[in-house]
Amino acid sequence: MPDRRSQILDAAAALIAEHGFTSTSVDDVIKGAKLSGKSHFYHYFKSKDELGYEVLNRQFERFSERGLAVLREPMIDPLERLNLFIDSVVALQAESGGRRGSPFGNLAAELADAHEGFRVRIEAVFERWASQIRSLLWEARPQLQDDVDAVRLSRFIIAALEGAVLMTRVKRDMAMLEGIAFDLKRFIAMHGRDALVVPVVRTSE
Amino acid sequence: MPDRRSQILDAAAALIAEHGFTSTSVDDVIKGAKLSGKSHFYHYFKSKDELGYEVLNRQFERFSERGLAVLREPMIDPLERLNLFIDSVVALQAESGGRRGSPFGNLAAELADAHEGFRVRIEAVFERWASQIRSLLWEARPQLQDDVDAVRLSRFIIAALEGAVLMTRVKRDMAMLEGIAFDLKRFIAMHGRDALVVPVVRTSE
DNA sequence: TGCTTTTAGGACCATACGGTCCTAATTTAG
DNA sequence: CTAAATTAGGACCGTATGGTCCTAAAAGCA
Repeated sequence: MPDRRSQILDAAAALIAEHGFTSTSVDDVIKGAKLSGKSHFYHYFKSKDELGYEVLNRQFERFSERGLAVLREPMIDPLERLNLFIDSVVALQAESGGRRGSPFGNLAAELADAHEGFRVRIEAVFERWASQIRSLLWEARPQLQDDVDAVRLSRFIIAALEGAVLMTRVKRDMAMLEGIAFDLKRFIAMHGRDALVVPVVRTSE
Repeated sequence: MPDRRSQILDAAAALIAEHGFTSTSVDDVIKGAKLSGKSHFYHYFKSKDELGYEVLNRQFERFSERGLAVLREPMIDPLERLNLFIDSVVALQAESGGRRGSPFGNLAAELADAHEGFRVRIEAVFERWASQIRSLLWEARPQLQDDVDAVRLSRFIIAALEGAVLMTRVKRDMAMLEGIAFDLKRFIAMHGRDALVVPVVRTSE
């Protein structure tokens, strides 16, 4: 695995995070990675799509190491870890001044309809993400109410975070994300055993 | 306001909902609206962007009439209206088998970073949407706990729905959206006066 | 030394796109 | 009837894009 590959992947990741996949041309990547030309690029990747796939994989690995890692910290209370994780998502978004977000949500929204290859890969990413949250919820079982649906709750957490990141990108205002993160933490806390009353849902059916 | 304009806008809206704005070419719109050629199109719209802006406006007006309308029904209990609204979003997504979603979220994700003109218009759309939910929450004040933050809650609702729609598009599974909608309703219900205990938030700060 | 991989750089291509321009037929309104 | 608006249709243009092909200089390795 040559070093140049990483260089290309890094440059591509930065460009894609900034402008999206479609708006990032191969020539842009070549400039960003300071390659000599097209042939140089195609010496390492057989197509732009392949590049995109590898960038996506890489993003998830980084996210798993840096963001998701806290979910597995054995010395911290599980529900506390979940709060820390939510904070880390907020912090990540803050780094770009609210402009970027989870790279998965961006790609998902951009390509889910148009590009099946990406869609399935992004689906897998979300599944792996959800699975880690499910593990944590399983671990936190003793502190949670008996009827907590880990699958449903894990999906809700991810959806709320992705939606929050999207809204924040549109509004360019970190307060948006912070407020939603706050509410999300409250919602999770309400699944604890110490939350005595879970109000009845008013369904319209 | 000629009839042909509407025809073009309808065709464009359908195509954009299906493939996104960038992936919808002017020629596609021309075919979809059965125009004779480019000049015919540019007789009605001065650019593709202008077309996009008008489609966005139209989508919001429709959404306001069809989706948001229930929020203003004076004969129904406010919080019940909110649940009905959430159901309507689920139903809307179900119509396309989970493939499409709120057209705003799609456009937002696709263009918020790349196209400032769209970004500000989408921001306005979300603001108007949030404002309608805030009004409803204000109306529901007597039934809500005193410390409910209407601004924060309205944003949370929209973010959760947009995130849910996004995840559903990726997963192509309506169960995703239904589960999140269920949890969202529960979260709203927990702001009611009848919800006796609001658990303490575990913040990590 | 030789052979392979990497770097360099340019020419080229088919396709697609947004947009302009021009001419002429057809329809609509006053 | 006449002028204006609409419909029709095609030629064009500049630009960008993903991708291929080819040649040749360096670098790394046996």
